Amino acid sequence: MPPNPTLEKIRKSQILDAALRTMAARGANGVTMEDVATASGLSKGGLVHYFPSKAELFKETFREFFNRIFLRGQETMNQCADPLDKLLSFTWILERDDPDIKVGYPLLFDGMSLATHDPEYGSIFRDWFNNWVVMLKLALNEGNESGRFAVADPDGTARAISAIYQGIATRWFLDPETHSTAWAKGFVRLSVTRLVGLEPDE
Amino acid sequence: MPPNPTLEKIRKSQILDAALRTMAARGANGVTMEDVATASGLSKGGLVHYFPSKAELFKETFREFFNRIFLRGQETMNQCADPLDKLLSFTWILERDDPDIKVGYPLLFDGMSLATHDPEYGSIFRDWFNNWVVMLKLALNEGNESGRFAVADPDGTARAISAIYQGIATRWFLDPETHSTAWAKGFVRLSVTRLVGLEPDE
DNA sequence: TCTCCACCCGACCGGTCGGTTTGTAAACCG
DNA sequence: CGGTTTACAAACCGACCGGTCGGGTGGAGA
Repeated sequence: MPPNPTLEKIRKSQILDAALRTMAARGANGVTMEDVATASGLSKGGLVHYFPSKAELFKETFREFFNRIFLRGQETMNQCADPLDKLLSFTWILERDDPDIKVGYPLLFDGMSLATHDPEYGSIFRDWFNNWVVMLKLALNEGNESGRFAVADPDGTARAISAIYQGIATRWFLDPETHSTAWAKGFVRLSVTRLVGLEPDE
Repeated sequence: MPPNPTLEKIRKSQILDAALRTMAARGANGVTMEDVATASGLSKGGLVHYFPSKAELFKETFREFFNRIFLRGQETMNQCADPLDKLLSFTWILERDDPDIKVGYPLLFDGMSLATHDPEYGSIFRDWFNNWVVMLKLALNEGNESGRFAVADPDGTARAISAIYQGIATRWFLDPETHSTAWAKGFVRLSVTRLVGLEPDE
């Protein structure tokens, strides 16, 4: 029986998906190889056949998921024409019912915690942050060129916008009782709009 | 040998301090009772004598540390008279050499990660967030009353300011190469100032 | 048909860790 | 001064976990 690349792809995506679900549900450091194995419908031996190392499996899971999230953001942003709309197009990260979102924040927090102590996770997240910054900077430059914005420091502003999204989303996720979705969306809009020198509702 | 309350206080604070250091250095979930024991100059048995449960020791460490940080923030803020200065008085959380700061972010990220899956950690952090919000709201109301601000929603704005601080500080800590302290302080100032309806440098 | 190998299973091993138990020295009390 | 309790230390136990290993199965090739 020669190696079957199709099957391998299927299995690996099965496994990564199962790892994602279990890690989001119980926290990355509470997840066992056995957990992932059963969640992906394999035995421990079967899992190890595809991912010999737990550390690699987990890192791959992070990379895969955050890449997906970024692509989704890129897609959403590019559906907007106005540069301010582009900057404000990421409110889908504030939808409590979205499956990506439900899974995303636990993973994000686990990842940042890991990034503090493990340089490999550090670079995963730095790269990820940087992708967002590059994308936001495009919209900022676009707005500057069209005369709509007057942003002196597009790079710094892009980083600030990205950070503000994350800061507000963090509170919104960790304390939903006192941080409603309306609050989160409203203050993202207000902060970002004012940061590029405009007023909301205009 | 009768119980010695003085010694118990000394030992407990030794232990909590050691736990803090090791947790910040290696990440909360990579720390062993034995690690904390040796770091506090005790044996495992000695440690367990004072903290019979690892979970309780760790939670107590979180509570103790974040309470200290909050008190420090309160103290710093109250040294400012102007309400805008008060809102901007937390830049000490952006000092890379400060020992509290070096230890604080690893603990914060670990804590948020734990809060996602453990309701007890959840309430620790919700309470903590809320303390900051209450404090910021005082400064906002003060500014509103003196006519310096015109903030329509002090509660929401306080939450947003707190979130913005955290968002910017997170990037500043996790990716110092591309997020300088000047960037962080500058954009905190700009975002917060504009949020309360003012312009910086005035 | 026989062989071989990819695929997968599950028992097992070595090590780690939280917590318990046992031991002991010292401080206090009657 | 004997008995008791505290404050540790150190050996130990049992559970768990990551990774290994031997084996079994079934399809592809000789």
